[in-house]
This record gives sequence, structure tokens and C-alpha cells, in this order.
Amino acid sequence: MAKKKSLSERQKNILSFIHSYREEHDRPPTIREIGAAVDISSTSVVNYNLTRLEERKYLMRDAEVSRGISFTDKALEFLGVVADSVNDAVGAVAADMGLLKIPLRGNIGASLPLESVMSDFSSYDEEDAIEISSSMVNGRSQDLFALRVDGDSMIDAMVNDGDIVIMKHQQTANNGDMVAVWLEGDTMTLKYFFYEGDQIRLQPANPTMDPIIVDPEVVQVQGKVMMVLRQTA
Amino acid sequence: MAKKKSLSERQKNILSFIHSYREEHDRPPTIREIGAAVDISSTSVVNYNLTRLEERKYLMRDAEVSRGISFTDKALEFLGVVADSVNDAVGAVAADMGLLKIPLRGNIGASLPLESVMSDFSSYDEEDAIEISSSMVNGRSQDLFALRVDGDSMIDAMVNDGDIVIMKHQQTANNGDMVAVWLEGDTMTLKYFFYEGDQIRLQPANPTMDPIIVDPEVVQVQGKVMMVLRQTA
DNA sequence: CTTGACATCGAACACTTGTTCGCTTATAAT
DNA sequence: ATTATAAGCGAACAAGTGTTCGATGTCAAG
Repeated sequence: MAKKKSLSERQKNILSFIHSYREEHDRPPTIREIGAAVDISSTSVVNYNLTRLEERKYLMRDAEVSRGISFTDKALEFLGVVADSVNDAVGAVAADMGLLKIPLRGNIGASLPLESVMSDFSSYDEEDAIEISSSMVNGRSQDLFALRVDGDSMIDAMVNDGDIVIMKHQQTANNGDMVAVWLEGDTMTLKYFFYEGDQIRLQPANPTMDPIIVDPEVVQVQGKVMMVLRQTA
Repeated sequence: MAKKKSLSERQKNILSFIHSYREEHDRPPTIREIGAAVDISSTSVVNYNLTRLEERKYLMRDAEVSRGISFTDKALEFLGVVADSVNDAVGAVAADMGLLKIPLRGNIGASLPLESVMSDFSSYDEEDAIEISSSMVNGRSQDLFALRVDGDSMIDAMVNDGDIVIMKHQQTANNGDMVAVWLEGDTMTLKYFFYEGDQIRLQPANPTMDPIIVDPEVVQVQGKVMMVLRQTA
């Protein structure tokens, strides 16, 4: 089952309750107060829903702290907190804004070429799109896709497990491009790409590591890395 | 002896601390947090002072409720609290459009603490703001800033020369936070932060590297890392 | 029909946080 | 010098609050 796009009714009720509770009491509610308000009898179910809201970036939580809940901007937007006059200003500025919505297509790991990940271009879960300002990456939405790194195999590229890699469809490379390559038919790796004579040098991003020199026929370029994103909080 | 007309210095400090704590955390502080901030070692002395502030109509308290403290109008008048600033409105505009505009404040390297980078909050070059979808990072524009990494000193954090680090103002850390710390008065580093007994474990992001175990007094947390961005093309 | 993901639940537990107690010290008034 | 009041203190305790566990139910996909 794919992740649901929208919040459940319960989760919407939780956000609304937290908001009205804060206005009334000048502090966030407790887990138990939320449960009482939205008719959940178990603190672990409240906790479960708050965790979902946190994952969807509606809430921020501080662990092991009483009333350790706060709203994100996304939550405030959902709640319609912004005054109408500010909304009018928003309308004027919005036309100038460029947001790219880039599909998060799946995972990249050490042992799977991109083709098997990329088999279906035409649809993806809205929830898993990456939104980036167009000023931050060159390219059009149609040419870009995102992959989440699965495992430690990209560490030599300074890319950690869980990082998101924004890529551009490309099967050729120029000197200095960071590319995803399918190497010798069994390994995916991210490296800087250089032609050296009739061979190819694949240079790790980590400057303390040695390059690989290979014959061109064992290298299949599968995309160019445009950006790496790491969410640490 | 008649009751003193004015507040003691300690009571004024308490009110100021509660105010700044609320702005930073979106919730009131605990009795213990107040004590720590105004150098009172006993919860009963904090309680005594809060009772005095309540008697003088600066505070309202809810009994037997965590963080059950709120300000009266008299307290707000004392603190000089004003309506939302222009900056708050600007932040709300950006949030409403789904974009966060985060100031790029300068560079972070091995040998410069954040204070010297962050000395001037009031202005920054519009050109150097990082625009990010609000769905991608928790927080409000006011609390976030970006720094560009200068040099190879953050490699153990899987952060390369030229990467951009999105940070949140924060001088405390919770277990598991990735933080920027000023270490032993001469080194800036990015690490995962854990309390271990009465010491602190600073864990590199690179899973092949060993942690550092240090005494708390040689560590100054200077911000929490929310996201790392690497532009490779 | 089976399986896996999501959601719910009560209970127990761990930890946080507020309150109370008995005492000591500081200070101002007498 | 004495007394009353204000302020401070550590410790213990009570209550609040968040987290975890093992279990069950629902529903969509296969």
C-alpha cells in the first residue's frame, strides 16, 4: 500500500486541537490532553499519530520533554493561520516564484542499476516529490528525478544512507561531472567522471580516496548528479 | 517591613527568561529550566519567586500541570512585548507559498566559531538566500540560517568543501541531534550529539569513523544541523 | 485466503516536573 | 542584640507526562 497523500481526519483534528489549545492556554497540550480531545483512549495511539504528523513535516517534537510539540510552517499553512492581508501580498509575489517539483522515484543502492528503478516514468506518489527552488538546480522538472540512497555504499561519494540525490537523465558524461555509473555489470557508484586517454578515471568525492581507472566498456553512465540533500533533523 | 514595591533583580530575570524561552521553544519553561537559567539551585526557591510574581499579578499559574505558567498583561507591559514584527509577516508570506527563504550567512570552517560569522543578524545579501520548500525542512525562516562549508575539515560529517549546511539557532542539544559544536575553544565540528553519563559523545556521520568522548565543559553547541545541500552541477 | 502496512489499544514503565518539608542564611526594623 | 520577615537550600515525594511493549483489528494488494 502506498503512503497516503493526505492526513487522516484524526490527524487534522489533532492539529486543530493543538492550535486551539495553544491559543487558550499559551502552551502546547500533553499527549493525554490530545487523546481526550480527539477521542483516542491510548497514549500510544496519540504518539503514533504525532509521529506520523512529524514525518509529514507538520510537527516538530522534542523527545522526553513535557509538551514538546511545536508547529512547522506547513502546519501553520494547513491551519490557515496567516492573516488575509498577508495573503494578498502572497498573490503578488507568487507569480515570480519558481519551484521545481521533482519525483522521488525510489532508492539507489550498490547493486541495482537505475533502469530497474526507473521503469515507470509517468506516475509517482505526490507525497514523495522533492520541492526545490528553481534557483538551486539547473534543469526542468521533466529531466530531473530524485533517488534516496539505501546503504553505506556511496560513502566514498560523501553520500550517506538516507540522503537524497537529485539526478538528470543522461547517458553520457563530460569531464568533471558527478555521475551515477553502473560498473562492470554489478555495482552502482557515484563518482566524478574524467576521460584519460582511452580510459576513464572515476574519482571519489572524498579527497582522501583513490580514483578508479577503468575501460570505457565496463562503465554505463546512468545519470548526472545535480544535487545531494541530507536531512538531519 | 512593608512589601517591596518593585521586583527583585532575580524576579525580573525570571520574567525575561520565561519570555525568551517561549520565543525559542514555543512553550513555557519548567521550574528546573528557570532555576538553571537564573542560577537558583533549588526548585523550591524558583517556586517561591514564581509565587511572589503571581501575587504581584505578573504571572498566572495552573497548579499541578507541567509548564503551567502564563503571562499577565502586566508582565507583557513590563517586557515591552509588541505586535508581530515585519519579519514575522515576511516569514509568514514565504511559508504560505511553500518556500522558506533562508539567509546564507557566510562560511563555516574548522577554526571559526559561529558567533563571529553570525554577528550581524539584521541584514544579508538577498542574492545569497537559500530557497527551499517548507516541506523539506522543519522550522521557521526566523530560526534558520545557511552556511557554506569552507575546506575539508567536515569530511567526517560527510560534508564536503562547498556544501551548504542549513542550521537552526540552538545552544542546547538532544540525543541524536546533528549539531555544530565549538570544541575545546578552537575547533568547529559537525557531529551527532549524545549524552553518555556525565560526558558527551560526539559521533561522526561517517559510520566508519570513531566517536569522540568529551567533558561537557569543552563543548559549546552553536546550532543544530537541519539539512545538508551539495550542488554538484 | 493470505500477507503486509497501517491504525488502534491497554498496560506498564521510565522519566519529567511540580509541591512540600524542615532547615539555614540574609536583611531590615526595633 | 534581638526579632521578624524575606530569601535560599537540598531532599523527598507526588503527580504529570512521554515511551515502549505486545497484542488486536482493518484494509488493500496479491
